[in-house]
This record gives sequence, structure tokens and C-alpha cells, in this order.
Amino acid sequence: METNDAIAALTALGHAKRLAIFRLLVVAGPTGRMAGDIGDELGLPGATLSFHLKELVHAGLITAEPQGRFVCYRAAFEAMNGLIAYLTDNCCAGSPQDGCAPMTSACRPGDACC
Amino acid sequence: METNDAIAALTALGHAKRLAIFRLLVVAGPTGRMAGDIGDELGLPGATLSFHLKELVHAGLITAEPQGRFVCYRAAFEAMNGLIAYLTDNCCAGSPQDGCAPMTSACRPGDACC
DNA sequence: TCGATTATTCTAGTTTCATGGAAACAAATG
DNA sequence: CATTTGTTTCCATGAAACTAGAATAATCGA
Repeated sequence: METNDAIAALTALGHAKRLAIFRLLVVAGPTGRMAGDIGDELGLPGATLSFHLKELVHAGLITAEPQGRFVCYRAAFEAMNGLIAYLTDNCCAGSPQDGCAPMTSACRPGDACC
Repeated sequence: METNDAIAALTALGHAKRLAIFRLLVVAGPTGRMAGDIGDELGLPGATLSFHLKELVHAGLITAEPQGRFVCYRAAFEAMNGLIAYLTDNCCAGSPQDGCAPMTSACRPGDACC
């Protein structure tokens, strides 16, 4: 993932309503959710919802698939994983013995940090 | 990690200069870097650097430790890992068989998604 | 075709953030 | 104590983001 992509993704997620939308779609999984469904669940006016959905699509974090009158939104899991990889890339300059991170569930055996 | 903490962290990272600072500290590992050192490396004026460092500290992503006239900044790896865990928490409502994510390096065996 | 439903774009008002020079502050040094 | 060096705070300016009502576009059922 490029730096600019990471910034775009992080900026998009750094907002309460967009993070709520994204989390909703992450939990929903590959099935996704309809736009109106999301708006109902989060109590967002149409225009506001549409604005934030567009931001998330533009950041590459979700995808939109029109289905007749409806639009199905889904989390882009590859982008999410790419973002996570970007944040941890080359941590501690690749010297695990530095013990930069505690052994948490977010650490993987092959990581530089762990 | 609480939702508000995650938002604060994501907002802080969603900015080119702050992301550069954070990445620098992630690569530096537990040793950390001095404030002036960071400013030199990234070419930031003192005031601007101090502003962004404060934002990152406030978001819990880095820590500051005064050492005489110097201040050593370090990445808060636990916060970083907590943020990553927040993003992926309960993905696909805990049904791995949905195949919500491809098997990437960011996926761990125990994940709901993978 | 017509009306109802769903979603997006337009638009304007408000708020919030980023920048960096100058000044202030703190700690070490002579 | 005065000076130097490293860092932070103050502040004014300019830029960008958020919100949501109203208008618009697209689709479906009757």
C-alpha cells in the first residue's frame, strides 16, 4: 500500500460516523449492507450518509454495487489488511530482539516485531 | 480499545506529516528518537513538529520522555496493536466460513476472518 | 405512464484543522 | 548569573471538512 493510500484510508476512518459505517460493514462481512439499511441503523440523514459513503469508497475502504434501486456496500478487506500491513511494516527496523511490541493477538510469528 | 480512542488514533494518523512521524518511530523501535532529530529528518519547523507530536501523544500513539533538554519520543506499540485489533474485531460477525478476507499476511490463524 | 421509493448531487452555513513566525520557557554550560 | 540550545506555546491566517435541506436522477410496481 502506498503512503498516500494509507493517509486517505486513515483520514476516512478518523471520523466517528465513517468509522461506524466501516465497522458495520466489517461485521456484515462479504454480504454487505444496503445504503438505506446503514442509514437506518446509524440514524443518518440521506445526504450525510451518501457523503460519508462516497468518502469511504474514494479511500478504497468499501465498494459499492448498484442493485436496481438499491446500492450494496461492502468492506474492502484487502484494503483493510493492506493498511494494517503498512502501519507495522519494518517496525524496529526489522530487529525483533528489540522487543518493540508485546506478544499480542495482533502480532504474527513472521513479524519483524514479535 | 474504545471507539473514541480508535477515532482519535485514526484521526491523528490520517495526516501526512503525523503518519511520517509515527512511521519513523515505529521503525526506530523502543529506542525512540529525539524531537530535534525527528524535525531534522522530516524537515519540519519547530512549531509545526511540536504541534503534531502533541497530537500524537494526545491520541496515545506515541509517548514523550524528557531527558534533560531533550525529549525522547517513542511509538506506543500497544496502542498500535489495539487499534489494529479494533478495526478487525468481530469481522464477518465471527463466521470465518464467509471468507470475508483473502489469506494475506495480515490474517492470523485464529481470526474470525481467514 | 405515473407515483412511490431509493439514493446521489447541489448548495450554503458552520466549524474545525494546519501552518509557521515570534516569543516564552526550561535545562545545561561557562 | 548570563548564554546557548532545544522545545513548546501563542496567535493570526488560510484552507478544508461536516452537515443536512432541497432538488435531481434512477428504478420498480401498478
